[in-house]
Amino acid sequence: LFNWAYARHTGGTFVFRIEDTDSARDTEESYEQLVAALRWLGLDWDEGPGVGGEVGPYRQSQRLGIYDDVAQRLLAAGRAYRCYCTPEELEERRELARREGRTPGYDGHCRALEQEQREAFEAAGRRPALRFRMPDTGLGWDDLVRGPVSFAAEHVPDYVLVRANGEPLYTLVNPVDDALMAITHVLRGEDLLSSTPRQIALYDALGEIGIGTGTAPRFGHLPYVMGEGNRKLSKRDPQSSLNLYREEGFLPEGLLNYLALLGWSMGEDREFFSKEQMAAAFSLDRVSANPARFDLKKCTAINADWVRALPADVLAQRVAEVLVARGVLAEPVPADDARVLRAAIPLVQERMETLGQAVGMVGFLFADEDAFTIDAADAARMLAADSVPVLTAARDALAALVAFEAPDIEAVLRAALVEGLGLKPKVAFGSLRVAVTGRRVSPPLFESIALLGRDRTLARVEAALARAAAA
RNA sequence: GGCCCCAUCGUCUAGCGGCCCAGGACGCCGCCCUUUCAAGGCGGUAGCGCGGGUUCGAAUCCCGUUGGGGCUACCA
Repeated sequence: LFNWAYARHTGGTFVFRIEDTDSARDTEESYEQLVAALRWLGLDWDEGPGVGGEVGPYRQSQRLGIYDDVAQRLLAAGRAYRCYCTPEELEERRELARREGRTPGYDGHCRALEQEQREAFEAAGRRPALRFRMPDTGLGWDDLVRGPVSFAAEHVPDYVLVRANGEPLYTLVNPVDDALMAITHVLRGEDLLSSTPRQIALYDALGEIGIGTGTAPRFGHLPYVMGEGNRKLSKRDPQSSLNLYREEGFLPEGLLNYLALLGWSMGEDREFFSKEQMAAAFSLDRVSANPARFDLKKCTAINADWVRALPADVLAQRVAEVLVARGVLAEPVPADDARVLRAAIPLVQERMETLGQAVGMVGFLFADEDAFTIDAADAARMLAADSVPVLTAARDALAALVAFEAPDIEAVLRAALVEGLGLKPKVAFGSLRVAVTGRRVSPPLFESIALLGRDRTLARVEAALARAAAA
């Protein structure tokens, strides 16, 4: 989101690249989900999967030949070397270093192997990994969100670029592609902060062998979004699953708006804005460096603002999709149902925080009479024996009504129940509401009755009457 | 353990030396409106972690400390 906003604000090119070099983890399904998620959010890219570009392909799993070539050249230039240490040996030496209080990184064991030592390892059946030879100078950069950051050389050990089985690692391919794709700005998570110095060193080596300019992009390290228990929200965390919010009926506009608030602020106490407004106002100096906790309540509140801001027609369409997905409406939506839904939207728009809540609010309008259910607790409370006179009077009044419209319905019900029976409005309409909508909380009663129609309303009142009389 | 990052209400934040005995939003609590629930209106609750400096003056600058987080893979 922040990369998108920065590119859009500055008129730059937003490049979307898939870093899927870990064949054990990356699947076609996860790739498709990623693309679908960004599309749903409305984050469009100028170069990348689906749209192409001059320096593609944009999936690293399709660029393996490039990395292989670069690796050979780094080896030939002496900027990388073959490392024959086994994972077990490495782990053992790391553990030892830790116990002795030394820095546990790679100890340079294979840095200066003689030809015959290599041959001996090869003869013993060992396959080497390719390891980058770090310079012995400290490395620093001016971070776009944190300012100057630096690491001393002894804390940035040599690291593996290519696995022993020949698969390139993120540590190699990320800088290679940034160089090849002429990336100028990178906004990424703070977790990559400590791998930045080694990447900067690699850019330098790449420049030396003729790949890119030798100058690293500008980096900005974004704050984390924290989840439960104040831990970094991981990609695999249910809380960070976009699909979950989508299914709950969060709007992409709302989710994006809330996400933007986590680590960025527009200033002027403005919290409600579209992604276009965000892009217009975006600036890196308003990006915060401290981690933010994901707050579902606030996220929901922002989403509710968006639900209310949507034109009724648009909202009706989106609610219809949810109702279909939940099996409340048939697919395609019958014309009558669509008409009723469209008429019901103004009644529930300001009551809804998420689209999913529409199911409980307007579901009673679409339930067949045999599928119509009344909340048990509400029924026990509002459809007791003492509600018989109210329901009887309401039934008679509605049955006699000529024009079945909300204002008339209200007029006759007030006359019959409030004036006729001398009840307080709160008491008079409570039982009727439960009888007709199935709940104690519902959209405005008279409008609901009008939408439901005389026949279905009377059938429900009759059913409630029978239930109350039996109670 | 080592290294790095971070530090204002419960949460997200505004604040970039005097406009701040700290503003907004979410949440929470009252009241109003009201056929329920919302929405809306009004009001309230609550914060600069601590200790040293610098300065006429510090939430804002510096140092230390404490606390939180991350990294420390032949994952990304």
